[in-house]
Amino acid sequence: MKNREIANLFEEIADILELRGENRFRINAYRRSAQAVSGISRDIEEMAAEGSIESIPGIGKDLREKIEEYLRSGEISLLERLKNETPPILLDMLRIPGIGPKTALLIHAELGVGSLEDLKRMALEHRLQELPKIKEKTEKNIIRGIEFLESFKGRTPIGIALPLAEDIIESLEGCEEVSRLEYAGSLRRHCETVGDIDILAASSSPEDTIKYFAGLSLVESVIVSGPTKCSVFTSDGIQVDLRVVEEKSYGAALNYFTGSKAHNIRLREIAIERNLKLNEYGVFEKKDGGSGKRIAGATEDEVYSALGLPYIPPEIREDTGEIEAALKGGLPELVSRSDIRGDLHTHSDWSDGNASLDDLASAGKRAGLKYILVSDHSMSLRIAHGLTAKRLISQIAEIDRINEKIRGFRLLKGSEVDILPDGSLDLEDGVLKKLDVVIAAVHSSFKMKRDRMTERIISAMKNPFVSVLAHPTGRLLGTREPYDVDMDAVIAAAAETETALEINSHPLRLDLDPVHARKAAAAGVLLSLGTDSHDPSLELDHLRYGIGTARRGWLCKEHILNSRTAAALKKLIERKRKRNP
DNA sequence: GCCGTTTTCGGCCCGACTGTTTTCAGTCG
Repeated sequence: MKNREIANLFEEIADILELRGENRFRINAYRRSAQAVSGISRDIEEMAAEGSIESIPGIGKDLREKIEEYLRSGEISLLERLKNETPPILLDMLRIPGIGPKTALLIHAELGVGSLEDLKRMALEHRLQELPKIKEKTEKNIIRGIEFLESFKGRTPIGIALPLAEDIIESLEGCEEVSRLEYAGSLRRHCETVGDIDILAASSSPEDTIKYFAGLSLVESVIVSGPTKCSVFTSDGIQVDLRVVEEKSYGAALNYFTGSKAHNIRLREIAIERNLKLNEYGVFEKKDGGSGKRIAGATEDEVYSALGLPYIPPEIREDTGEIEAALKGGLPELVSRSDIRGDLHTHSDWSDGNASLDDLASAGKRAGLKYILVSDHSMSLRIAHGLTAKRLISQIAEIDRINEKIRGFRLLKGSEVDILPDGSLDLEDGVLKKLDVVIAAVHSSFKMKRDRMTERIISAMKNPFVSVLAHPTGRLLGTREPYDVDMDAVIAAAAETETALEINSHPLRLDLDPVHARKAAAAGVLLSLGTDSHDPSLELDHLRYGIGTARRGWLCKEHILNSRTAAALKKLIERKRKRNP
């Protein structure tokens, strides 16, 4: 599907037009169409073939022609022209949080910076303060913004890396010589971003396998290629390493390349204690200096077992207590997809989603879920067409009608109610009590001082009708830092008020992160998995990123709110409501 | 650039925050 590519190009056009001070409605038209194109579940190429592109809201004759031009020639001439006329540093600067077109143009015109490194250096030398309307604070924010971008530089979010790795594996399965195949590295540990993608293969002919890999259509260029290892860049600029090993070493290699480094070091220490040697080829008996007999290596199970350990799931291989737990036989039974009965955070076309309630229900049923919470935004979030109390009540009636028609599945009535800056909620208790599950979230005034933000969030959790705090820290990976909030206090308040904390499963949020999720569970707080889906046909599947995060946080089925049946879930929610009438 | 029970031109979302200013421009969602 080229939907995403086209959306990115339209965004780029909008950015450049903005820098050129074009008509803001024209700019907005490009942004809206970018959203529309990436938001639809249908393949844009298919729609082009049947001539129905203009049925997408926000796309008229002109944009249709640009889409067709791209599908035909691989580029949009308008964008090529605009790019020729625009210094790339201007676009780079727009990615810095807090810098918009005006500031970017000003800095570029007055100081002539050529790169972000340049800009950072000048900011550190306080050169930016020579400019009008820029003082110490703005300068500091710019430095902070650049450092924020740097921390993600060269890293790929799991939401892109995982599907790509799966595609590569599917392609490599076409290579006859390959007998075993998996992705390893930080991706297998379900880290939220990865530096590169590691693929491990067992093959009877490493050379042929490497040749096959280097010839895949998604390979843009080969970085290095040897007899057992090949590194390439894909057309998106992501590095993929393939390593080919013998079958008898496959488990040891998988273990080695999965990491983490800290985990591997601990394993090697355990091997030494047992007078064994562990490396990427296997577990060996130690014979006075020389390498002895191989006693394990073909599977990871075998490797762990040779070290006297049970199999340790990749998501917790971080040396944060898993070795000790394994030695004591106390490893957690981590939550898995089959434990999850419902999705507790979705949007429909009543607010900013693209699916009707009917679509949402059928997509949920197809995904094997028992229930889905419809949690459209509340009215203060105008940008997302938040629902007024009146519209929410009509939605409730509509959900009741739909539920009467379907079997074996339920739409739950809900709201993602806004937590206003003073900590009050955007809907009255009288409305909230009509809902099955209320999730509350901050969507405005992100830059509040720590104490006030913490107080604001805790005050919302105290409301008896708020069952879940959604995306508790508000971070957007690579785009927005978390709010300045005292998470320890929030976790304590969640335990005290019986409010669940969400693990928002959108791959660019993954909020809570594993560290906080683990802390919360230890404090007796339930975690709620929600996809925050705005397009159920594509995004209900994001549940897997949330599950990966939950597993990284050592969570088991019983820690997860939506591993419950709908009836058990309602009982838990009633308990909080009754406790604070 | 899109769109139309306000219909082919004239609107289009706009409130809130931040940091810089003494009244507002720029940015964000």
